[in-house]
Amino acid sequence: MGDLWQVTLVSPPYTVLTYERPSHFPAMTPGLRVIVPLGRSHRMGVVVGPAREAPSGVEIKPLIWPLELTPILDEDYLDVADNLASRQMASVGRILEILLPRGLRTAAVTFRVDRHVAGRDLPGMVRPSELSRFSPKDLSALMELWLAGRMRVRVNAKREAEERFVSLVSDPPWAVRPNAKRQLRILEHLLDNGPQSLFALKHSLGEWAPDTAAKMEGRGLVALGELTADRLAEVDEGPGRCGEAEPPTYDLTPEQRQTLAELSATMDNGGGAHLVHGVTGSGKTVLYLEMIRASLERGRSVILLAPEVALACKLYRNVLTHFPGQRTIFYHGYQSPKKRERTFIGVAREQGPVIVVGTRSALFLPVRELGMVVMDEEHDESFKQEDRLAYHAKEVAWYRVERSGGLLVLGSATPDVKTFHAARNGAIPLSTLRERVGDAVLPEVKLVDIGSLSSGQAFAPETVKALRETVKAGGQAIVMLNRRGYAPLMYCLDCGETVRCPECEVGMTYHKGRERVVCHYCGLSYAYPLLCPKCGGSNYVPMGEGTERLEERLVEALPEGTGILRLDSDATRRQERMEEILSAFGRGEAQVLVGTQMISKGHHFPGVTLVIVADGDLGLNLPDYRSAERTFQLLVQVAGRAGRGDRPGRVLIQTRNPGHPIWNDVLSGDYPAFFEREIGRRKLFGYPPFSRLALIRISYPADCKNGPAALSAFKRVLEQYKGGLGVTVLGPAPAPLSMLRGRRRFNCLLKGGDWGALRTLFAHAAQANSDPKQVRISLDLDPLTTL
DNA sequence: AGCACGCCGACT
DNA sequence: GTCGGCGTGCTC
Repeated sequence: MGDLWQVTLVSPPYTVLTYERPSHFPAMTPGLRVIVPLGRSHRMGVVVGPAREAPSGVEIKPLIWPLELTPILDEDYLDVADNLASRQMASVGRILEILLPRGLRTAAVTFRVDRHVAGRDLPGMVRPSELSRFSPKDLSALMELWLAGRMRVRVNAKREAEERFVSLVSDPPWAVRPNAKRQLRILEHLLDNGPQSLFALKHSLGEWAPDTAAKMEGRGLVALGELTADRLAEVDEGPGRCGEAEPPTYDLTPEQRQTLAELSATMDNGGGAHLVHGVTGSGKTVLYLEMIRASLERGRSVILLAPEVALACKLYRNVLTHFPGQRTIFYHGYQSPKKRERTFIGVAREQGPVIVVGTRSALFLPVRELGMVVMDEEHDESFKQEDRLAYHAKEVAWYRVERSGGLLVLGSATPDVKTFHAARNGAIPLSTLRERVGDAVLPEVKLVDIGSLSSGQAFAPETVKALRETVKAGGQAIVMLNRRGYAPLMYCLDCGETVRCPECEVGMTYHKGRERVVCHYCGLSYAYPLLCPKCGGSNYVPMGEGTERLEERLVEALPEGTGILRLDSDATRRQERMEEILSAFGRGEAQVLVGTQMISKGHHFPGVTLVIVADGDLGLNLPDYRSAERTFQLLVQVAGRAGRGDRPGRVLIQTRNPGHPIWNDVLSGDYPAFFEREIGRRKLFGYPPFSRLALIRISYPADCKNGPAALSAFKRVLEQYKGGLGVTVLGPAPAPLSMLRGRRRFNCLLKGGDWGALRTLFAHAAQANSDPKQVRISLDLDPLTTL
């Protein structure tokens, strides 16, 4: 009998099982992907190590076939997966399933044997199921071919076809028959969820979806193939479509030189995290580039992370111009599985140092010899993934550089309060950039009291005046409103009801361009105009403001012919639109850009001299411990878009609450002052960083009979164990959005000294779930929002 | 995830 | 009566 190995399955049941290495098999290393038999079928698994003894009571089966000559994954990678698994209380197999591109974790493969050598008795194509029936002699012969590289792995054609991405080619209304239900469902689904693979479409809509989508491609309703963003990024040279790359600057300011020296010191002192707090426009990108150079000189790879694709793309351009000839890789979660698969293998097979630029998922590329990770805009919430696998890129990056002795650069104008606290305590080094580069100065920020504004007006006279002046002077303006759509409420004049989502019990937002009312929480939408379900009337009045309506108001308020662009997730549903809008505005093709917080993120528009915040109070008074931090960050970031060129900028923030203490700090842009006040408040109430916070989310279908009983069972268990673990429990109480997608929701906030206690308490509660089919309970450690 | 088993509805 | 839907259960 051959030796025994532990294999973790990367598909259900995700367990670690023991298999025998058959005699024809080559030597094995952890990380090797293999096909294993399971029941009457077969799976892909990853070898984790030798098994000391055989488990009792089961028949040990032999491994079927390896999927690579040398493992793509090394022990470092498995260790990161292991770490994530223990933090998530999930199995390693489940984690690997999420981290690996689809083509690298499917067992639906065919081995193609080289035509020239496949003998008469050996077939040209072999499936895993056939391999288990081969004679030992044939298996040995085949293995010789495999080891000689004359046998290739290919993902099955049907699987492969489902990897293709479907995307919209035009905005609504679409040219389809109104009763073409399936086609409309696909179009609506794509509008709500963005481009996605046929595979994903099949899963969310049904078996019919791929066929219907293929037919729709023929009629020009959708596009099938690689994502446009991929194609953009594949153009490695030529004029940048991701915005202009900043020209190489070698004239560093004294502040920049100082920071560079400090970063180098951390790098050479065994690495670790280092916070760079630099005001907007202080030239952090140049520092990243210089540090990349330093890392490459030491023969070590670099991962450069930005919070979103457009920003990552801009950084990528910078890297390309700075390091011509260097192996650089662009990677993000919206690339097609096929492209991600190619990149993944490419990175694993790379011998020398590489530069990876991307969004948070790039952190899971199997980069070896990792010398540095840079997280630009480190405070940004998109570095935390919430769905499927909950992780914060900062924690993973921290873990990775700690293992490799690398440097983690955290850069921001408005750092995360927790990060800044660590820096203030001396736990991590801090470098500060107080001035903008070149002749640019920080903009002047002013409040505009809109308390007396009538409900039909969105802008104060002062705001309109500033906009007109800016446009007249040939400058550019940005108008931010953190609420998309036309109007957040539709009010029925006949009976006084507002349109509400039946699944979530919240108001539905009117989207004029889409001719629909949409629930922003679950995505459910109705065609508009519609009849009031209560009185049958159709006299709806839109109430409140969204970006779409704001755009309309700007058209009215500004001189005819003023170019106005809108940037929000509705305007950018089609993948390429965001780049188009951003670069059109960057080229000065429009004078006003109106949008949601999307426009606040790190973009560099030298022509912008005026920034308007249409509603500065939005989000300020939410019952969430981080609402002040979030508002400060958002406002300072958007203010930072003004005056980045040679002309000074100004910022007008409209508010109904000019007396609020936060404005002092926002007006002066004084982060340390904001921090001192905020950290005092956190200490007083025992919020992070003075405690560990976790949110338990409990939900059950609105019609579930034993839901309330399950809820009180959880409550009992939490009360029973909390004292012993030193955890404070608030709730469970109905969530602020007490109904979502037809499910009743409850939140329970846990506050404790360490993560372990919070996990343990959750484990006790989860164990007490008597009806896991209906009642869902989940844990969110360090939640972004406690709402 | 696959594949088998098992229990209900609508058809040659 | 059978065919076939998909709920449930198991996999070294």
